[in-house]
Amino acid sequence: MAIDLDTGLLRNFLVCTRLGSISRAAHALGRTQPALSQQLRRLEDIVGEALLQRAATGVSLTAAGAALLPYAERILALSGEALAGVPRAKLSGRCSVGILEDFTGTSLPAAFADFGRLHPDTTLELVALLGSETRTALDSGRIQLALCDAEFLERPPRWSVRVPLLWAAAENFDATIDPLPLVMFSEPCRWRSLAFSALSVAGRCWRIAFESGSLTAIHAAVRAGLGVTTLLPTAMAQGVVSAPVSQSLPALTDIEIGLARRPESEGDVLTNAVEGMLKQLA
Amino acid sequence: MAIDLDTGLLRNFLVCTRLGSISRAAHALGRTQPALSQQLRRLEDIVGEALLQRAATGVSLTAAGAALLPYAERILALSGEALAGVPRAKLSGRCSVGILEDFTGTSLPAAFADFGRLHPDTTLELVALLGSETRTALDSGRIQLALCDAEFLERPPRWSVRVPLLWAAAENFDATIDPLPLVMFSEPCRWRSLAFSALSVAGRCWRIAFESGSLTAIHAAVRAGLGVTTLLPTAMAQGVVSAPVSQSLPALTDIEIGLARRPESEGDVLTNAVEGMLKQLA
DNA sequence: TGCCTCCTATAAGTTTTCATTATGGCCATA
DNA sequence: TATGGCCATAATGAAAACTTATAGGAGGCA
Repeated sequence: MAIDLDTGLLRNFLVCTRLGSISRAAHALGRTQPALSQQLRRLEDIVGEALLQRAATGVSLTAAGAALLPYAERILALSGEALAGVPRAKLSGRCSVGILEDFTGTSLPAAFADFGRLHPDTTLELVALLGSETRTALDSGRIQLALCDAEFLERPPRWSVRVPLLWAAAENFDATIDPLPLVMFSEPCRWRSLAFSALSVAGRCWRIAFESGSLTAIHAAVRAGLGVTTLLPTAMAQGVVSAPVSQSLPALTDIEIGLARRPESEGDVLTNAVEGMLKQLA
Repeated sequence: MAIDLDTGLLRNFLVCTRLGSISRAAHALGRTQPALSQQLRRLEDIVGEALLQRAATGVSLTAAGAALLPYAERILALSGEALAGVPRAKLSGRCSVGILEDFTGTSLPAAFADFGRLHPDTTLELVALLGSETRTALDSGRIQLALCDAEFLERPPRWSVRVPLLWAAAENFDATIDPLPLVMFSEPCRWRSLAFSALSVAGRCWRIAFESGSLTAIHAAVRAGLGVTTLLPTAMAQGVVSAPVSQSLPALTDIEIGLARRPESEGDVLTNAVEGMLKQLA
């Protein structure tokens, strides 16, 4: 028998009671409804009592659930306090990280700012690079860490995440136009060829409608309806939305985003901390 | 980033500090040392600080670890309180469970007694049965639940656990004797044939040295050195120990222990609760 | 110094767990 | 009755966690 109540399960339970519905809670937690339904049942199995009364209109607390709720809140609060209460080592020094422009629109810059506020003696630098520039920047010591397409790295990455490459277009863009107008990064861009070959395999014609080396320009061109492009999910923007795979837009392969580290920085405490932060964000 | 500290990880951390060694803690928790080593690192990744100072003599707390420790204790204590504090539904009625004699030596009878103490209005009955008797007992309503070899059940079990079938012998018993003397349950016992065929495949000769329908008698015969037998891990006893697989004792197949439930008891609250208890014990 | 033992970390492979898609049932509202 | 929202279950596939095997480092002792 499980001795301890899992905090993850308690968190789910809490959100379900707050929102009054498993479906809504699932959406809020970024899960599907069946997943949450199962987890909830797992918690009930551990406790040995039904915690939520299911109905067609949503869920409500049972007596056992009402009794558990304050414990859940207290445990989760303590967990948060614990994380905040642990003394952090004093960090100092300088660390530069190279990233793809695609990641500049994410929570990554904000996380870097938070880190800097927490450790005033450090200087963190975020450098937007092309994948092809990464190796040189690492070798020269310009950056200590790099997050980019694993294909561009010299050796296997220390760790990596798979990210889908998506078609992006303006809302209501008609992707059936033939030949398909493409908005693309200028060479060297590895993802260009991925798009081209996917289109070839699907027997689809295309033409380059616009080309630029800047993500902002790409965004603007797509937003203006000049054509479709391929982007990472993190690079979508206002007025530029992911277009579903269909007859006219073939599926694209996933991209492996890997982390590389300058060997000379091995053992550096600040670099360790920054790498840990990146891994948690990924 | 993980928002919550997992109670399982905190429990491991706590045990490591108490015992001063990852290896000892792993043994105490019924895990292997690498598993615990990894979990500990996972916790440190979440917290973002080293919690334990590793040394050749064991582990000791770092400053961050010392800060986290009281939180860990408090969270785990709250978790226990929560489980104890949830009001239990008043249960009443009668429930009989059929089990193999092999399980009478486990914590199962004690758990049944605890359950009865917690729910004074209930009558629980534990019936030791042969696998072959299970179906009749269920059909007649003699029992509502049964835990036995899945092969004996009419339909697929509601759930099951795989358990290894082991060779059992007296300590220092010489298993190289030829032909191998066997102590066996009388027919009908499905495991007899499993043992026989395993020996045949290994080209090993055997003879039946003792035969009985009672587990106690089997234990006594094995303890006296009359021969070896096959038992579930839960059926080992004083003076009867598991004999490792070797040249003279071939590997045996696993047994699938399944739970069957009388269809008429579907929806019965007490039977639900007892089934839940059995599942947690399994 | 050399050997032995006890400890921890890492790697590779396998099993288990978890989440997703797909589907069906139930209740309320129109 | 039809329709939409909500929950449960089943089956598949991906991810996580555990296990075995192995390597490396520090202390105890001849």
